[in-house]
Amino acid sequence: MLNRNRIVTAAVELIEREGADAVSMRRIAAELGVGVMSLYNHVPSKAALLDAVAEDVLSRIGFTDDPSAHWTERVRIQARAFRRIAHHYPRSTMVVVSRQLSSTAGLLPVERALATLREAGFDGREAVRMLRMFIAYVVGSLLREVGVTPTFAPVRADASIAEVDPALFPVVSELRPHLDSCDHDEEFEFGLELLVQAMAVRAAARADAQAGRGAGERGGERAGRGGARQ
Amino acid sequence: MLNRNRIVTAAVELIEREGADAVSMRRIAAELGVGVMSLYNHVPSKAALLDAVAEDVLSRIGFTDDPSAHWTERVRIQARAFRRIAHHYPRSTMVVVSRQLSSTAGLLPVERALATLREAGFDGREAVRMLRMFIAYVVGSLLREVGVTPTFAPVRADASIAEVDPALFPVVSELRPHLDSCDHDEEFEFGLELLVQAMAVRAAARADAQAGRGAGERGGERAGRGGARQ
DNA sequence: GCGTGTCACGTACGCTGTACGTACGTCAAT
DNA sequence: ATTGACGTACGTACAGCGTACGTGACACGC
Repeated sequence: MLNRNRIVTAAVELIEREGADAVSMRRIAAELGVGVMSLYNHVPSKAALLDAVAEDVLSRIGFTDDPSAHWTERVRIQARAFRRIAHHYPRSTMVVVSRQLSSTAGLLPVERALATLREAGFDGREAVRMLRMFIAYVVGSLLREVGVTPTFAPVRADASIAEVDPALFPVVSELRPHLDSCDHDEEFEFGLELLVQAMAVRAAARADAQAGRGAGERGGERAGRGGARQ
Repeated sequence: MLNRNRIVTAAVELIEREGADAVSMRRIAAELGVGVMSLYNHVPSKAALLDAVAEDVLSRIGFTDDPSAHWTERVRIQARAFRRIAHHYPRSTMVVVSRQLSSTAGLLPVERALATLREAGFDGREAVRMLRMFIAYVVGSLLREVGVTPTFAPVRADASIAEVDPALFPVVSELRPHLDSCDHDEEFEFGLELLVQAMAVRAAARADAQAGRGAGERGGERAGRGGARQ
């Protein structure tokens, strides 16, 4: 018996296996061993199907939230959970980010993240902004990581692949070794840490101001497991 | 006389006017008043044309770099220049970010940004990481801002459009007012400032360490090009 | 005149999404 | 038991897609 879920699942599998370009209603129908038009009994259009794919992937984000952990660590965990899904469904992730879906699919992550940020001491407005900034960073990072037509590929997204003229682009030329290689894990953690620390600073400043004192600029986190001062 | 530039320009205009879905070789040809296959004398394929569109938009980033300004301000300026282009060609921007292009089109921005970061005191590896993180944030932000199928729309990207159950999502429910509205300018500047400040902190820490103090846990690699991957 | 090139163009093929009509199963009311 | 309504699967058909291929018009050095 055909149903919406089987169709969506087949679509996700097909996307991961052969890329988003390979997706067509005929192809999916063939994959399921049914006629093309049968799909339309469960899905109103191809666009809606892709939206459903996006929702499906998004809803797979795992939540191993640890309420006992420091909020900074919980932020890291949530960001990594998001990233893990993206790596598990890299090509579908491109579908997710390239369509804005107005559903409630990704609402649980948002709820958790906002709760964490509130707990950190941010007021509503700040929490929302922090979240948006965080999502922007994570999405941008994932786009760099998985936004790659073949499938794996360590290639560059922002630099040249061939040689560049050292006279025209001295700095790029000098830093070629760094530009040509990219350890995605490291890069992601680097930015993540920078962001978390920036947030911690903000939270501390907030707490200080609220406590009435003159706000020493740092000191957030403390006792977190992430240390990493440098 | 038909040429590659006229084709790309027509494509950009068409995308902005009617959306990326409206783009077809036949449509572009009609727009230019030529036969469909004539396009293929100047562009090898539709995919290549879209890459060219991406390059074209990217190359339009204006540079009003002010070497006398503090590096933090120059970072802000560069980020805003990027964003301005994205707002000028919102729908084409979606095309830009959804294909990874391995050309040298966006090389000038990269050169400038890296130079600025080097000037701020970062070594090569850090500079590249900072840049990547920054690009991730900017791209992610733009995706939120312009990644909207209609054309303008202030709608949400990460929250519900209808009502949510306060019992299931208490925090989301409470923060609905903040989630439903989004001043893109403010949000962008907020994240930008947070990032710039985080970078400044890092730069200051670096300067301190270099001045002879206790050298944080990292420190290796001075100015060298050698890999020494972690 | 004569190759040789470049460029615009038309035709044709296999693909796409999907509107529409049809056929068959199940179930409720008669 | 008969009927009718309904949901589901399917086939056909159409407009549009990207593009391989062939054709013809024109400009060139010989």
